[in-house]
Amino acid sequence: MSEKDMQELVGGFIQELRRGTIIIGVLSQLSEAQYGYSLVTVLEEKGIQVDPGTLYPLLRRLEKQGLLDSQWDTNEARPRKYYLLSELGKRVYEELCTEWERMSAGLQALIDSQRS
Amino acid sequence: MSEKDMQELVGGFIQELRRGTIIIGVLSQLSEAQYGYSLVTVLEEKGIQVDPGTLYPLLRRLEKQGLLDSQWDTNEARPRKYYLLSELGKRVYEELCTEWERMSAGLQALIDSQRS
DNA sequence: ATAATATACTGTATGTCGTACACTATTGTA
DNA sequence: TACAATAGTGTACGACATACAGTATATTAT
Repeated sequence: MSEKDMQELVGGFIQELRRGTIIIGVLSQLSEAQYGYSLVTVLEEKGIQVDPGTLYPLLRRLEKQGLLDSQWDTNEARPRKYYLLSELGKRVYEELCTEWERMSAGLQALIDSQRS
Repeated sequence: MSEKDMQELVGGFIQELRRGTIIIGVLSQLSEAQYGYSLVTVLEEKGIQVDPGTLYPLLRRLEKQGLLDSQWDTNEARPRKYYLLSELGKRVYEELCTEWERMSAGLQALIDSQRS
């Protein structure tokens, strides 16, 4: 198997690791209202790379699921859709963080114990 | 939305978080040969709950992908299929751990900074 | 004035892995 | 003899990130 094949395999696994974590990253930034384009930038600055093509549908989906509320701001030169955590979103976010930290610690312990 | 609906939503997100992490958990336990049924038990003891219906297909898939080698042991009362990390598997496992730790730290930092 | 870039968003098909089963076989225990 | 435990195979499905294609227009560069 070539080095490229291996990188492709690793890349696929990494993509799977990102599922769910992007949602946490996005929710973590929306206790204050923010619009999509800005969110892409802010997340990138904080080390979370999310393509706009991934983020906008995700915001739409999270709103549909009741975790976010949105509001158009058409007073600027360009209309912007602002998103904000809903009450449900805050609760779901807290539970996801708790579960993420638990899973993360568990897996880290597994990895560490294997290296010993 | 009812409490049950919210738990269902959270459950779905948690399932997505598990994608990829189960692979890391499994690979972490196969630097020494082990068979499927035993792996289920060992992982459960270490806090990683994996259904046999999930694990056996995963082992098969990982072998197909070249990360594991398997060997039947038919000397016992019951035939057992032992799995062991291949050379490729070791390399992929190391890279996944590195990437997992990076992602994990990044997300944890995001969560922590949002709580401040 | 025109072209290129940046800003800001919508829409949708696809692939992958964990889940959720159904199923099989046989050994060990009650 | 019946049930539980041990050990495995097989497969359809759902959900999310990706990977695009696409739209519109303000801003900047030429």
